[in-house]
Amino acid sequence: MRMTEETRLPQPDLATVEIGTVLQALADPVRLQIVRLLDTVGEAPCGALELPVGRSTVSHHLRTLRESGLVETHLRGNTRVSRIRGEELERRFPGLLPSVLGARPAAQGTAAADGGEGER
Amino acid sequence: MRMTEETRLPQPDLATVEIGTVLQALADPVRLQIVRLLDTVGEAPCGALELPVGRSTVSHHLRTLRESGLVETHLRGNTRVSRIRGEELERRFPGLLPSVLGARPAAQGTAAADGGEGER
DNA sequence: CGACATCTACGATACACATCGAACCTCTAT
DNA sequence: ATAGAGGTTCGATGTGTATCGTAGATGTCG
Repeated sequence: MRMTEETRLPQPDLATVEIGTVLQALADPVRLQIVRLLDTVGEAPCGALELPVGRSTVSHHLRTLRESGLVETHLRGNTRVSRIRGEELERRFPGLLPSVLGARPAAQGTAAADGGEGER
Repeated sequence: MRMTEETRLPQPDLATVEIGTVLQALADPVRLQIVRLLDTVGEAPCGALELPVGRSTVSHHLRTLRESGLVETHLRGNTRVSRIRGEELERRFPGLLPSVLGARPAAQGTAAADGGEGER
C-alpha cells in the first residue's frame, strides 16, 4: 500500500543559513502570507493555500522558502505537505519568527509622512 | 550661532508601519549592514559609514530605512546624523531587531543542498 | 492500462529597484 | 561674497525576480 510513506525534500542545514537570506525570503508579501498561513494551520498541502497568485508561483515561493530554511516539505503519497521549521528556526534565530508572526497590522495609512516638527 | 540646533527629518509613525515594510527594508544586504553599523556605533553621520557603494546609493538606502521607520535622522549643523529608532521599534515589533542583530553568521557554505536522510 | 489530480520545471515577460554619475542645495568658514 | 564640504535629487542603466501559461513528472483510482 505504501501510502503514508514520507520523504522529505532536500533542505539546507540551518547553521549554514544567513539571517539575510531569511529576511529576504520573508520580505515578499506572498511568502510572508504563506508563512502566516502555515503557522496558523500547522501544516498544509501546497494546493490548499489560498493565495492571490497562480499555482506555479506558489510552488516557486515554496521552493524559495524551503531553500532559505524556513519551510520543510514532505512528500506524502500524492501531495506535498509543507510546514514551518519552528524549533530549528528558534534555535538558529531566537525570537525572530515569533516577533514576525506576532506583529500586529498597522493602523491607518501605510506610511505617514512626518512625525516631528521639522518639515519643509 | 545656531549650530547645535537639531531638526528631525520627516519619518513615519511606527504604528502605521507594516512588518512587511520593515522586513523588506532589512532584506537588502547594504541596508542590513547600515543597521548593524548604526547599532554598534550608536549614531553616525551618513558619510562616516564605510560601505561598498557610492554616496548617493547610501543616501538612497538611508531614505528607505527612514521611510520604513527603522532609522531617524537629525540635521545637526551641516551634517545629518542617523540613528536606529531602538525603543520605538521594540515597542512596535518586540524582539525583532534584537533577533536580527543578534544573529550569528552562518557556518561554512551559504546554502547546503540537503539536511535529511531522504534524498534521491 | 488509461484517466485524472497534484505539483514542479521551463521559458518568456514585465516590473521593481540597486547602483552610478552629475547637477544641485544648504550650511560653514574664510 | 566666495569657496568648499556634506548630502540629496535626478535621470539612466542593468540586474534580479515575481508572475504567468504550458508542458512534464509522479502517484492514485477506476
